[in-house]
Amino acid sequence: MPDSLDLPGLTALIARSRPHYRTATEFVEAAMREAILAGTLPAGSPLRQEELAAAFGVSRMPVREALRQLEARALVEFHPHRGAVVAEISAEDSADIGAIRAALEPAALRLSLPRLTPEDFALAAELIAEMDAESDPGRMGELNRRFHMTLYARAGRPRLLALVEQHLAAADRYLRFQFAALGYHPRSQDEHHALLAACRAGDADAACEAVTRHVLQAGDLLAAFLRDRA
Amino acid sequence: MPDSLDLPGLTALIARSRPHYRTATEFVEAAMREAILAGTLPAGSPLRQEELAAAFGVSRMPVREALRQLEARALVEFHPHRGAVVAEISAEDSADIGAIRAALEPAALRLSLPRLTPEDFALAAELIAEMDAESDPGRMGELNRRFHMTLYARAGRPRLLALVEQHLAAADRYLRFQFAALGYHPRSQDEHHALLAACRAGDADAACEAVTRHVLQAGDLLAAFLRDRA
DNA sequence: TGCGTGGATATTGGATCCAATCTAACGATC
DNA sequence: GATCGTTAGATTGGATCCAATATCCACGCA
Repeated sequence: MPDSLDLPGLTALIARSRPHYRTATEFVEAAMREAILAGTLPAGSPLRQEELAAAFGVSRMPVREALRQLEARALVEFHPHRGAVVAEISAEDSADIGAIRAALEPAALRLSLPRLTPEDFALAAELIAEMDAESDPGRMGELNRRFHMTLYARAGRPRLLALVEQHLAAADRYLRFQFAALGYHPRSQDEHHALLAACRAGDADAACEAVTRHVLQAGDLLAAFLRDRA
Repeated sequence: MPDSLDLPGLTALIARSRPHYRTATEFVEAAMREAILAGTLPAGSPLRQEELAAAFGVSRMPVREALRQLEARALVEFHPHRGAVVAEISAEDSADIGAIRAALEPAALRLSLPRLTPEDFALAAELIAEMDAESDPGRMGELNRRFHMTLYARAGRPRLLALVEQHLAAADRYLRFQFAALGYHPRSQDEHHALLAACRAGDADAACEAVTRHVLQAGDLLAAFLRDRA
């Protein structure tokens, strides 16, 4: 894990998205969350308040508030008088996240499935195809997330979906490492195809079973990877 | 909803628990979360930073950081330049929370059930009995939460349990109103007894079904109450 | 040479200060 | 009498300042 953070990676986001936010705190929080989830700020990175403030062009205060929000989301950890770091995920945590996803995602899918449209299916298929062509691990995570969320989107339960996305993203933060360690994962793509097919057929039970298996599979891969690394 | 907040209710907590925390921010966040979940700070209460700071005996800064953390947990809402208020729950939200609980709690129970001990069952039974005797709606919520969490506690999944507790608490914030509006709810207690019996019998399927029904039932009650109030 | 102590430095946690903006009251005008 | 504009007050958002604590390196001593 790098000692200093990828500020160039941030500055792009910054200039682009700053005007959309009304308060600096909001803006910093959103940008940092994106950066953490996308892997721009890898797990373990120390987060120097002064440094971040300079990068964002604000004072330390909005940074501190943003860090506190991210702490509440379990994305960063505070060590009193020693600063904040991007939260590491342990093998234990990954099992936890797997269990949460295995509970939430089938529920979201079951609510969403009856309302999915042909356009949704087409989009999902396209995202699978894009994943086939994608080689950048950072982009893979985003495509994977969008594929899953496309299938759940019609659930009409914003809080549930936010929770699903949050845990999907938490798992995906490590996808890039799996990607690097294991190479391309055709098995995962097979599961995506199977899942989409079940959805198209309108078979809720089969679809839920497919997504459950897929999630548990991903959790096992992640846990195995984390054990290896340790 | 009251215009000013119940500071006396807070000051008790404050003197008692302050020494346990290393930083003021941690302390303020924990105390305010407790106060919100217990209903001491009812939904809709405006949260004046200056006022809270004085009540906690700190400056506005730890209060601001604590409020940001609570915002990330969806317990308070910020309106730029207009301050924070304790988050209201809508009928829509309550359906959302019901769906989340219905997904998470059976999963937690299924993991926990095989490891529950006779002591756990005894504690759960005692909590049900205490609920029978309890007349204070504020305490009811806490007993209800502890009853549920006792059954899930052996799941060995800290993040999952934290998520369950968070949503259980979110639903319980309104229990006091249901309590007042509907009087005592024997039906809920019947469900508690049925749930505990299924757990004691080690019947995971029956227990999960019981908890699912109980959760959905609570969600319906809450949604109905919220609609009535509007 | 290795270990423990002590001070310099860096960085955070918390307090205070200033500017931006929202609210509300008051008065003028139709 | 009602409505709109203006202005004073209150409150937040953000910047700066100070104190507390942890880290790190040098130095002394066994």
